[in-house]
Amino acid sequence: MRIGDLANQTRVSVRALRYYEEQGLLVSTRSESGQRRYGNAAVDRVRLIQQLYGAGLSSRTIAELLPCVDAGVSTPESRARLAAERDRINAQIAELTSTRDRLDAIIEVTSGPNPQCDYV
Amino acid sequence: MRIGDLANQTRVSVRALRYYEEQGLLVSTRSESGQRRYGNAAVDRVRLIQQLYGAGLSSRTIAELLPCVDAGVSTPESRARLAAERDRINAQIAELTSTRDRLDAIIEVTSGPNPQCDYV
DNA sequence: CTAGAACCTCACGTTGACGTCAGAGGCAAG
DNA sequence: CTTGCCTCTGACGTCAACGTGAGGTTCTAG
Repeated sequence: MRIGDLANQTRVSVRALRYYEEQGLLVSTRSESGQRRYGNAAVDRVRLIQQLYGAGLSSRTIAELLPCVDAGVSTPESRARLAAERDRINAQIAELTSTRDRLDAIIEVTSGPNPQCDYV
Repeated sequence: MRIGDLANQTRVSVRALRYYEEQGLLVSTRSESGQRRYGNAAVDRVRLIQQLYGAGLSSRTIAELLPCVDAGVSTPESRARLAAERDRINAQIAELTSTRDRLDAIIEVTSGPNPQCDYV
């Protein structure tokens, strides 16, 4: 598939896909004329990249961890790195949960108990 | 208290505190000579700001929501805004949980079952 | 064969939350 | 009074993950 097709299937911009390749996160074969070609696996790969970005990992960190996913093997170092990221994510979940509860409390408090006070 | 004291107590840089004020998130009284002075409540205020930043809210969004926290009152609009942010955070928590599980799976897979394969 | 969509490679622009530096004034201690 | 740290206001720098435009090639439908 061509880069536009991959972009459509993943809802990721063409520019972003080229950027991923530039960062070493995504590989492509090239056609005779130099156009990028991707296999079906690229769709899942892009989704994984997006998910890791969404969890706050930098492209550098992702670039360090993806080969280990590809190889199905991890060195002690990369395993520690993976565990560290997982712990960071767990901490982030706890923080977000706390924030959500706080927001809920704010909503509750500011919503009542005197609705007629909504003059602000 | 002066801005350096507030920075120490909150572990937030002096620059960031001035930035918060610039964005309308934090207020200060000024001394005769123009130096910022803060009450003890500022510590909690800064922590709230940090928490909201940490949850991915922009300074603009925070600026819109803080007055409603201060007043203890919310308009229907701000309530909708608060609820929207809470929902976004909930979605983010779900996403992060999924990512963490995926990371855990990767760790498990790449850690075994043949330790002697750690040649990468 | 040709128009137009899709692709290529530079390379500069954008945004948010600050970092950092310059130049100048303020304040408690000795 | 002066040494040294704190604070002030600009104002430019940074960094990541792209957006955007230029200028040119390639592919595909009719």
